[in-house]
Amino acid sequence: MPNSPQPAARKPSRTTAGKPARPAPDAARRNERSRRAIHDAALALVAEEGYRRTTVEGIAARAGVGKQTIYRWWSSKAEVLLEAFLGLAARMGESPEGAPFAFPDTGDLAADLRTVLRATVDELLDPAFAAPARALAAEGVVNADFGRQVVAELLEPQLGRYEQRLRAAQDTGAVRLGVDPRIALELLVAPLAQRWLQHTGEITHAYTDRLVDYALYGLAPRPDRA
Amino acid sequence: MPNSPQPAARKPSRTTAGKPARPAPDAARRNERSRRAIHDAALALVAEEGYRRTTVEGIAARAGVGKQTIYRWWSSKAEVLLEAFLGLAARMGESPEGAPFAFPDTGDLAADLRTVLRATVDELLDPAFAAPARALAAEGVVNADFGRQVVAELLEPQLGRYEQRLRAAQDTGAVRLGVDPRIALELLVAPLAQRWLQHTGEITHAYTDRLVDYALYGLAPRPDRA
Amino acid sequence: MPNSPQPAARKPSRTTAGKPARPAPDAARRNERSRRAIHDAALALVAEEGYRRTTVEGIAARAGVGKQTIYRWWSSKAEVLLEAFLGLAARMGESPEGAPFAFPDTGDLAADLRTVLRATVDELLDPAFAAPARALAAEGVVNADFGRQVVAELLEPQLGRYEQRLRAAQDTGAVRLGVDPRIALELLVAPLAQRWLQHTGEITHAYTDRLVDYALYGLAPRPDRA
Amino acid sequence: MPNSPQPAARKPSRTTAGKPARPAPDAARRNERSRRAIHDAALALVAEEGYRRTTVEGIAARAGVGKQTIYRWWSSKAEVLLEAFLGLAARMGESPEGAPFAFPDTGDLAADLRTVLRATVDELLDPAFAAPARALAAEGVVNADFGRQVVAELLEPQLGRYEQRLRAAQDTGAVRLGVDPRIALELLVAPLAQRWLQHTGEITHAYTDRLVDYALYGLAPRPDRA
DNA sequence: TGATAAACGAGACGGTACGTCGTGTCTTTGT
DNA sequence: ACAAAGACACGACGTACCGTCTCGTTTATCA
Repeated sequence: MPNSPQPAARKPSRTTAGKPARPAPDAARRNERSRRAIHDAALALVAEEGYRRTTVEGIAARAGVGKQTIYRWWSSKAEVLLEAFLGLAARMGESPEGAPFAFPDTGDLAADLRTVLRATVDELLDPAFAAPARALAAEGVVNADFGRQVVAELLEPQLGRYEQRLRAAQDTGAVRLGVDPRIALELLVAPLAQRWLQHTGEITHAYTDRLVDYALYGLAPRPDRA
Repeated sequence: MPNSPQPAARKPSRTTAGKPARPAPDAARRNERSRRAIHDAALALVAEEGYRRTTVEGIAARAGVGKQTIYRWWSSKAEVLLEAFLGLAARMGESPEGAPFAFPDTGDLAADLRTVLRATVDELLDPAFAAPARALAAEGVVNADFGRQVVAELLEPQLGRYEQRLRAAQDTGAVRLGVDPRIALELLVAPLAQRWLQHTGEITHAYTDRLVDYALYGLAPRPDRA
Repeated sequence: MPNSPQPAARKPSRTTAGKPARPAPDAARRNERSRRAIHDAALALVAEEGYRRTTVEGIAARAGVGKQTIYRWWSSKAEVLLEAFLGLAARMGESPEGAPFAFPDTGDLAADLRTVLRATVDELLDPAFAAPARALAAEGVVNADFGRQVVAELLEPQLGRYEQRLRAAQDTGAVRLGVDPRIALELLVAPLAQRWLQHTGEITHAYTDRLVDYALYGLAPRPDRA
Repeated sequence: MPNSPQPAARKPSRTTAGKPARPAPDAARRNERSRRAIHDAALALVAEEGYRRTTVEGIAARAGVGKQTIYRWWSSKAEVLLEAFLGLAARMGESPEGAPFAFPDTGDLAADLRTVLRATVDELLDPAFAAPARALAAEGVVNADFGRQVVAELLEPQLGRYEQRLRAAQDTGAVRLGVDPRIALELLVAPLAQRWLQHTGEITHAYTDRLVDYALYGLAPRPDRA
C-alpha cells in the first residue's frame, strides 16, 4: 500500500480546480489531530449510517471540528472519505511491522491467485471496510473525475501487483506470452467486483477458487488435461 | 424485455412498506400522460445534468407535473429512474416490430458472444443510455435493496440469455460440462462492466473480442491449439 | 393606528427589489398561524435577548417554523420586526373596543400636548414596547431605505396627528399662523426622542411638561406673560 | 475636543470587563502605526461599505494588520470606530493651528446659534463624517452602555458648549432665568438630530434658522413682538 | 347526464443540509 | 513581548430540496 501514515502533504484539491482561486491554506499549520478525527468520524458514520445519510455537518460534529475545517482541506465528503479510506487501507494492508502487503510468488500461480482473492473476499465481507469502499465506488460510477481518482489512488496499486505477478508467470511459462496481463487480471478480479458491487451473487472462497480455474484454463473443453 | 409499454400496473411500493398505510391510490385513474412525461423528464435530466443534480422537484417541473404526483406513485427518484429506464431499454432492445431482443445462436459460440458483447459496448457508449444506467448502478452499489431490484428487473433478464446460450453450448460440446454457466457468463461480462463502471479502461470491440478469446480458452498455454 | 389586525395583504418586498425576481409567493395561501407565531417570536426574542443577538434562525425555531417560511415573506429580520411591531403598536394604540387612538382636543393645546407626551413617555418606558422600537430606530439610522419605511409606516401616522392638532390650534389662535406645524411638532417630540434614543437624559412626565412649556412660549423672556 | 492625537493611553476595556483576566497588554510597546492604520481603515470602510458590511476582518486586512492586534486593544468594531471617529472629529473641529473649536459669543445669541447649527448641518451632510457618526449613533441606540460612552466622549463636549453659551445668555438677559439650559439646548439640537438620524426630513440652513427662531420665541402668539 | 370523488397542478410548509462568512481565540513564526 | 498571519470551533447566513400538506381544478367513473 502506498500512502504510509505520515502527516500526508495532500494539497487541497481546490488548487487544481479553482475558479475563484481561494488563497490556498498553509498545509504546514494544519492541525493533525483534527485531520485524524475527521477521518475517523467519516469512516464511522459511513459504516453506521450509510453514505447517503452521512453529511459533512455530521462528520464535523462527530469529529468535534468546525465545518469550515473540512471545507478548508477537502472539497466534498467523497474526498474526505477517499483520504480516510486510503489511511484505513494502508493500516489494514500492512503487516504489523509496517511493511506494505506484497503479492505472493510461490511459483504456483494458481495457488497464489487463490490466496490473494480469498483475502480480498475476506476484506469485502468486513463491514468496516466494505461500507466506505462501496461508497467510494458508487461515487466514482456517477462522477468520472472522482472515479479516476479512486482508481489511481486506491485500485491501481492493487491491480498493478496482479499485473506484475502475471508477467512473472509469463516468464515461467505459466501464462501464454501473447496474453495481455491487464485483461487477464480483469478476468480474475472483475467477476468478484461485480458480484460485490451489484449484489449479483454471493462471494465466497469457493467462488474465487473457481474463478481462478476457469480463467486460467478456459471454458472450452481441454482435451490435454485429464 | 419485460415491462412492455402498456399502462403498467406497478403498484406504489408504499403499500408494501407502509407504516401509516396510506389509502393507496387508484391505479385505474392514473394519468398516463403524466407518467410518460415524468419518465422522459427523469431520463433527460439525468443525461443533461447528472444524477446527483437531478431532483424530484426538477423532474416535476420539467414534466409539468405536481410533486405529489411523483410521490404518489414512486418512493424515490431512483425508483422513477428505474421505471423510466426499463421503458427506454425495452424500446431500444426491441426490433422495430416490437419483438424483444433474442440471443443469437449461429452454432458458433465465440462469434455469438462477440456479437452480443459488441452490441453492449455500443449501448454503453451511447450517452442517453449510459447516464441513467450508471445512475441506477451507483444507487444499487450503496443501497442493497435497490441494487437487488435493479438486478432482478434489469440485469437478470439479460444475463439469463447468456446463461441459456452457454447451456446450449454445453449440449453441443463447445463448453465443458462441468462449468457453471453463471460463473462462465461473469467471466465474459464482468470485465466489461468493471471497465465501464469504474473507469478502469477503454471499452472497444477489440477489447470484448479478446475477452471472449481469453475466457473460452484460458490464460494458460494450450499446447493442443496449434 | 393604521394596520388593523386583519390578515394583512403585505406583499413580499422582493417584488419591489428583485434582481433574480423570484416568482413571488401566493399570499392567498399564506399560513396565518405561522405569520402570527413569527411576529410573536420576533418581538419576544428582541425583548429578551436584544436585537443583535436575535437571529432569523432563532425566530424560526421559536415560532416552530421553517427558516424558508420567513425568507419567503420577508427579506430581513428588520422587515419581520417592523411588521410585528406595527401589529403590536396597533394593538396597544387601540382602545379595547378596537377604535384607533385619536389625538385629544379639549381646546387647551398645552394640556392636550402634555397628555399625549406623557402617554408616549409611558410607552417608551415599557420594555416590551421599547426594545423592538429601539431596534427599528437603530436599523433605520444606518439603512436609509429601511429608515424611510419605518417613518412612513410607523412614525408618520403618529406625527400626522400632532400636525393636525397644531393646525387646529392655529385656527383657534393658540399657535401663530406663520409657524410651520411640521417644525413645531419636532420641537415637542424630538427632544424626547433624542433622550430616549441616545441615552442623553432621563425621560419623565415632568420633563415633557417642561418641553411643552418651553416650546409654546419660547426660551427668551416674555414680558407679556406675568 | 478631548483626545488630542498623542499616543492615547486608552486601556483595553477587557481589563474593566474581564472574567478570564487576560494579562493586559503593555500599552507602552504598542505600535502607533498600526493604531493609526486601523483608525483609517475603519473610517474608510464604514464610509465605503456601510457599517453593517464593515467587519473586523476587513478592517484588519485593509490596515495590513493581524486580527489579534485589533482584539488586543479594542473589544468590538464599535469601539474601534468610536476611537477612530474621535480622532477624525478632533482633526475636523480644530482650526489649522490646532486650537479646538470654541462656541462663538458675539453678544447676539440668535446669530451665534444660527452660526453653530449651520456648521453642524454642513458636517452632517459630509459623507465622510456622517457615515461613521450614524454608525456610532445606531450602535448606541441598541446598546445602552455603548450609547452612554458615545454621549460622554463625543456628544457631551459639544452639548456642554451650548449649555455654557445659554448660561451666558441668561446673564445678559437674552434667555429667561428660570429656563433649564439643558432642556433649552435640546429644543435647538434634537430636531436637527432627529431629522438626520431618522430621515424624517431635509436638513438645511433655512431649517435650522427657523429652529432657532421658534425655540427662542415660542410657537404661541407673541403680541409684544410686532 | 350530472354528481362526486379521485387524481392532478401548484406550491406553502416544517425541516435538514448545504457551502460561505464572520467572530473571537489560539498558535506559529518572525522580528 | 508585540505583531502578521491565519487555522480553528462556533454559529448564523441565505439557498436548495426533501417529503407532507392543503388548495382549487380537471377528469371519469357511477348514480
